[in-house]
Amino acid sequence: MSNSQISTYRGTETETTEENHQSADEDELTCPECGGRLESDVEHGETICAECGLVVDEDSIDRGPEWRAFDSAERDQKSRVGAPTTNMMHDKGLSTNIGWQDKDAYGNSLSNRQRQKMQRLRTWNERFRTRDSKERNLKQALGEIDRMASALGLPENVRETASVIYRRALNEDLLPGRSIEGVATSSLYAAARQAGVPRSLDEVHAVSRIDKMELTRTYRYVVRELGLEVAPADPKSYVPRFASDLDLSDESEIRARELIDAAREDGMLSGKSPVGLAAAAVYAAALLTNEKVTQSDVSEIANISEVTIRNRYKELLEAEGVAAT
DNA sequence: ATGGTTTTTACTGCGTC
DNA sequence: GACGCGGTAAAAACCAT
Repeated sequence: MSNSQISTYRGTETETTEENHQSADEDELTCPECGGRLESDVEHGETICAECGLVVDEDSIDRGPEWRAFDSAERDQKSRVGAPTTNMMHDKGLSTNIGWQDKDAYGNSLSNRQRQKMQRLRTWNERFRTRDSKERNLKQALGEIDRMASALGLPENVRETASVIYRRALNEDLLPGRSIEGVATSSLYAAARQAGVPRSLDEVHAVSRIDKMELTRTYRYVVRELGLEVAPADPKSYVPRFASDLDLSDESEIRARELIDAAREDGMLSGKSPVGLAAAAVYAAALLTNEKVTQSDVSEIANISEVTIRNRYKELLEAEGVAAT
């Protein structure tokens, strides 16, 4: 009786008048000071008098979870209740295994029909479990892709394509014999190139956790097996990044593009590294627009040797000279 | 595995600030 | 004298055969 009454009183102050004096006589729910009704303030861990505000009890322990859930899905996610896990199994031992002994819980042998049933169940359970292991594999790979992509400053859509490529690789069973890291990195590298915001192999390698040889090997393999069409990187696609890294004006950026176009006309792109050409074009353009950039600056930004820049940019100016006449 | 091509490394000489 | 630039030769890396 008293419980339900208190709960109805709780909340509004105007209702708390003389009545609560009598309802609170037998238990400790009255304020020692004024005899008023007590309220528990869960947020502060205190019990206070609703009448006079006296703090009767403080530092009470909240035995609830420290997290809050706003729907059941979130509750499932955040709850940490369950069996202990082990890292020794791909699924941390959380999935179901069906015994092989063909005995029931009392140790009795199963009937023929039951045995067949259990066999079918094992088959399906195994299928779902391996699917799960693929999911986990994917999750780890996607995490890696995300990490590397943000380290390289690649936009969302590139990560998307990279994930798609990785999924395809996974579905086509390209993973066995190759590391998750390697395939993930290759996917990202390919995706960046396809999206027209290429990062050089060196740059990608720098943020990955595998060595370069493995990366090139895996990359080739993935591209070949998946039949990805990755056009040779367009030197122009490196220009904006280099230009902005060097704080160059838009004008010189445009000049750089023109230089590359002129070079393409001359057919001097074949076999040369696109990065080197882009670097040279940026350098040449900066020179033409009287902005101060040294060869070593460019070489550092583009990770290309100064010699290559010199060679390329010499050729660039020739090509442009021919085109201009 | 090999040979041809491209890039890098290392070094040198020249002119300018 | 340090710096930026241009050139060269040899080594290394890369690629297709």
